[in-house]
Amino acid sequence: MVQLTAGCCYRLSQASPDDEELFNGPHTVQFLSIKKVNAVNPGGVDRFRIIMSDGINFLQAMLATQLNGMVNDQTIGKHTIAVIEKLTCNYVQEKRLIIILALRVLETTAEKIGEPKPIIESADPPQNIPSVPTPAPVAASSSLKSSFQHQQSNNPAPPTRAGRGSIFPIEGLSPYQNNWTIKARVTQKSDIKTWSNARGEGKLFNVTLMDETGEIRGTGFNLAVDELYPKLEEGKVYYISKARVNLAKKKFSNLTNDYELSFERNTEVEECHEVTNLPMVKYHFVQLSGLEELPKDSICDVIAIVKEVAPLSEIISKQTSKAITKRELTLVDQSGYSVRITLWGKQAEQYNAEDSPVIAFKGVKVGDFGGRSLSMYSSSTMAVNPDIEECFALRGWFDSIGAAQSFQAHANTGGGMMSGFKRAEMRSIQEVKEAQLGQQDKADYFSMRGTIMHIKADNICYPACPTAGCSKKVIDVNGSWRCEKCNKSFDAPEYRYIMSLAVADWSGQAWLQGFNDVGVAVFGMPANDLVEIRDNNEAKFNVILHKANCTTYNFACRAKQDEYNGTMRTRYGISSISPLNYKEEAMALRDQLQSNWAR
DNA sequence: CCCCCCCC
Repeated sequence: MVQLTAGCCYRLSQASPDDEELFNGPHTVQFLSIKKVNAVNPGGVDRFRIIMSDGINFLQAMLATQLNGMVNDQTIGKHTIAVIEKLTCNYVQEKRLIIILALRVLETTAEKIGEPKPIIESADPPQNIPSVPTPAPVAASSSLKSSFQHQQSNNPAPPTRAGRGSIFPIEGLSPYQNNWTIKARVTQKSDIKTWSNARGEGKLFNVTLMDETGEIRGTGFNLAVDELYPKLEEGKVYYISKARVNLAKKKFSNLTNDYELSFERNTEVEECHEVTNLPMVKYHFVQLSGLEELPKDSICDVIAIVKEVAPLSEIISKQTSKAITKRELTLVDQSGYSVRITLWGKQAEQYNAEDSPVIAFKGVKVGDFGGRSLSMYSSSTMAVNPDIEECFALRGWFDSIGAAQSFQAHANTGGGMMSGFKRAEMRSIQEVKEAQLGQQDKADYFSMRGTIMHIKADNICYPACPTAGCSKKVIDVNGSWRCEKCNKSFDAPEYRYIMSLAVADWSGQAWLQGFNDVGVAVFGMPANDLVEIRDNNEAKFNVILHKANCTTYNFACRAKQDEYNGTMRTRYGISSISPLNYKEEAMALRDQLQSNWAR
C-alpha cells in the first residue's frame, strides 16, 4: 500500500519562495483531477491544472509544460499516485502558484485515498504530521560580477557560482519575482534589427531562452545590443539575472510564456561552461494532416521530409515595396499530407540541404493559402536531420515506403472560396471585430455560431432574371420584366432573397449579408412565395419575419472591406448557413471529453 | 523603446 506524504499539501501551501528543501520533495501525492486550462495563444501549448492530494488536504498546482506529454499519453490521470520530485512556487500578487517540474508515477489505477479537505487559510496545520522545517535563508545572488558596468570596470575576477542562490526555473519567472537567476540555453538569436519611426530610432535583437521548464524571449536594445549580441551565442548556455520581466505582447510572441525579458544596463549574463543536460529545442509537433485544425495565423512546430525544393525567387512586399527573397519547400509526413513552407531572406538564400532531409521546424506560422500553408518567422528555427526520435522514424518511413507514395495537399474548401462552416475556425463576433478581419484589402474567412436578432424587412428580395445562372436584377417595363444582361423580357421575374441579418452571439452583434440560399434556409420557402404573402397578407408576412428571429445557425462568413458613400465599411457576407447539428455537436463534445485534457 | 515577417 502506497503511503501518501501526509501534510505536504499544507506545507506547500505555506511555503516561501526559497524553500528549496520542500520544493525538491519527494512528496507522494494522488492526483484528484487534471484539467486543461484556458488556451493561450492559438496553436500554443496546453497548460494543465492538477488537483493533488496528500490524503488529508488537496492543493492546486500547475504542470510544467514539458510534462504535458504525460497527460497526453495518459501516463498520468485522475487518481494517479505519483512522487513529486521537483516543484517550484511562483507568487503572483497574493496568489501562490505551485508548478510541478518533475514527477515519477507509482500507481495509475488507484482509488481515491482518504477524504482530503481544502486548506483553509489561517487554520491550524493538520495534526500528527512532521513539523514544517524552517526555510533556509535566501542565498544572495547579487555577488555576480558580470554586468555591463562591472565588465567595463576593472574587475577581472571570474564570477563564481558558489555564492549564488538557486537557479530559478523560467516557468516561474514573473514581475513579482526578484533576485532570480536563470540557467538557460539560447535556442534562437535574431539578427540585429534597426528601426526608425516617429518615436525615434535604435537597434535591437532578441533571443529565445530555454530551460527544462519553459522558454522566454529576451530582447536587448541599443547599448545592450553592443554588449550582449556578441556574447550570447546560439546553442550555448548562460546564467542570466537582473533582466526586467515584462508582460509579453502575445500578438508578437510565438512562445508560451506570459512574460518576456528586457536586457537592461545591469543585466548579468555569464556563460555556463559546465556540461548540462538542458535540451537544445523543445518541440510540440503537429502532423501535416492536423494543420487544418489550427486556425490561420497560429504558430506550430512540424517535422517532415523535404520532398521538393523550389529555386530562390523574389517578391516585392506590398507593405514596404522592398524586394524580399523567398524559397518554397514542399513537406510531407506519415499523415499522407503535403504542405508548402516559405523560407524568407537569409534562410531562403542559405538553404542547401540535399536528398530529402528531415527538417524540424519550430514556431512557424500557419497560413491558409492553398488550404493550408506554412511560413517562417524570423524567430522560427529549422533543424536539418535533428538527432531526435521523430526524425529517425520519419527517415525510416520515407526510405522504406514514403518516397514512393503520393500525398494529399490541403484543399481550398468549396472551390476557391471557403464556403463550409468549420468548427475549428469559429470566432466570436468580438474576435472578428477586434482582429479587424477583412480590413486589409483582402477577404478573410471565418466561421461563427449566432442567433438571428432581426431581419431587415425592406428590400428583402429583388426581382431576378429567371434564366439559369443569371440572377441579374430585371426591370419592370410596362408589365414586362427585362434583363439587360440576357437581353430578354419575361412575363414574371423570379424573386431572389437579398438579406441583411442582425446576428448576435455571446460577445456582440453584427450585420451579416446573405443571398438567396440564406433566405431559403431562414424562411423555408422560395422568395416568390414570400413576396406573394407580403403583397397579399402583410400581417402574415410580419409573423413569418418575426418567427425567424431567435433562431441559431452555424455560419461560414467572408469579411471584406468596400467603399460605400465615400467611406470604407466592412461587410460580412454569409457563404453558408446551416441549422445547428446537435448530433455533430454532441460528437465533437464527446471527442473533447475523451481527449486527454478532460480527465 | 520592436512587433515588419511579406508573394501567389
